[in-house]
Amino acid sequence: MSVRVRFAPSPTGYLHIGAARSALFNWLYARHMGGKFLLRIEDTDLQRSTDESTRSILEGLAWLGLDYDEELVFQSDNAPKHRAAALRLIEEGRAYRDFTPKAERTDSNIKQEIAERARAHSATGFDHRSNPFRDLSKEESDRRAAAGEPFAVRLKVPREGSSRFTDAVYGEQERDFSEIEDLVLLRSDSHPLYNLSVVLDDIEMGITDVIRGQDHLTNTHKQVLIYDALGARVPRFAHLPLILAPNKAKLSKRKHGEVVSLTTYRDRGFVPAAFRNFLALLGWSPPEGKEIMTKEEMIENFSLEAIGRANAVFNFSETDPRQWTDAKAIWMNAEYIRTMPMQDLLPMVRAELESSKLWRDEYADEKQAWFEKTVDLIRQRFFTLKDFSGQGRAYFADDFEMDEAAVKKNLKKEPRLKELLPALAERMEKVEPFTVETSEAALRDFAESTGVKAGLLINAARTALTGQSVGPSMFDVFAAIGRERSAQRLRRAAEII
RNA sequence: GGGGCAUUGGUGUAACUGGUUAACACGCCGCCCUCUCAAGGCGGAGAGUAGGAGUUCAAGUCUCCUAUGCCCUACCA
Repeated sequence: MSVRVRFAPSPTGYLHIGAARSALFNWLYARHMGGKFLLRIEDTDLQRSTDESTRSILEGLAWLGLDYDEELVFQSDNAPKHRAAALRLIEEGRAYRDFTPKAERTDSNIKQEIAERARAHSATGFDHRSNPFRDLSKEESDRRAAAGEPFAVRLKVPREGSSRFTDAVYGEQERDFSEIEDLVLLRSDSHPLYNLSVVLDDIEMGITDVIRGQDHLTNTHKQVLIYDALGARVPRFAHLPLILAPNKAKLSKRKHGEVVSLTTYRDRGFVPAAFRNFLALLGWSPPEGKEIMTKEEMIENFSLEAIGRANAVFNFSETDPRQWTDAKAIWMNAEYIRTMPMQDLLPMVRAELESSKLWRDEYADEKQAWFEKTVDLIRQRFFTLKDFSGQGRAYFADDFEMDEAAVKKNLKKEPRLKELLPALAERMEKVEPFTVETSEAALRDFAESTGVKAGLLINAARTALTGQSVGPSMFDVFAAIGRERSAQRLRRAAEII
């Protein structure tokens, strides 16, 4: 039977990087096995689900290059079926109606409330399995239901024995039934609950392998119970270690902000392939330690067996803007930018320039050769696509900022530059043709004849032409900026000394 | 309170069924290159594998205890 996996996010906000990684692993597994990767939007939480969130999830997956097969499934569409299944379970005696009035929860410190309840129960010797309605006669139950009394539907968890399954990552899992409460399948307002819905949808979608976050590991036992009650075949499970914040705390939007959102990486100039590659390394270690991988290599090498069990820390600093996200992610992006095929990079640079109003149609036309050469030149020391419009602005526009420190260090420190720069400009204007070699020869010649070090002029020129103290080899810059604009900028720099 | 899972340098990971000085990547430091900054090359610091006990000729690898973290314990997903 061919593999069918799914990614099932709930549309309650942006796409979290942890969820994105789950999607990636599912996708890799499906592609590796020659199976299908399906997408299901778990929008059963009507209050919190939004269309905007669904859109952003779809966008995020597309950005990462994770294409899904078949029709997109919306869980809410299946609610009637889920309800019917729960009711059927009552008929079969595998579930029962619980007429206990619904307890109101404050929702704020729900975790604490649950823990306290459990503590109280264990102190009084109360058994959570002693639900008085579990053994209510069928007739009595039907009668009260017919009379319109509201009820929740609970699964009848067997009294004796234990639930077990083998997790592809975590190994053998066992949990005694005594630790599992008769879980609610259907709320008293007839709204189907998560555990029921996932199972039913996974069955209907023919899911063979469930790959998801480790936070569902203990829930899986409940789901196995539901599969059994339904008489359905239990899929293979593979739980993924979690991605944690630097202090090993849970990574959350409220506490950690935009670093956890996938769209942040798109907006801040990440190359999709680079981020995908980085994400793949969180929890999975490719064979032979080859970390930089093309999409094809990743698919080829992927296996559930090579996934680790310990949670990974997403390392970033909340105070240092240079370490706003994991250093390895930044390195990976730079690595991709400077080594990826130009044909793949060019459209991304174009998009970046367009969005910052630096794009000119001639770059795709008569100046295409110049454009490609320039991008190839400056990509070497860029970290994100944003750098093409930021640090790289001087190559595409005449209005660029002069870095104060650079001006001080390379221009103002030597007063003689006020005269030297215009003279150099004049000298450069005579160079024909104006190339890397000829500009270098001219500058060095000029330095010698005026008795100053070439380095002084080179560094001054760098700041004059680009506004910065760092950048590519200066003669490449001269050639890229061109003779006239170079001369112009040398003179303009002299004015501010 | 109960239960599950995890724990290898700062971070991500490796180390076949226990077997030489615990490996790789990122980060950090230094040198080389050099017009700057990167890249690249070379080298270095940094863990004795959470702590403790045990099994063994031999343990990161097996057992137990403790600690810590995460998750579950909901008519949330």
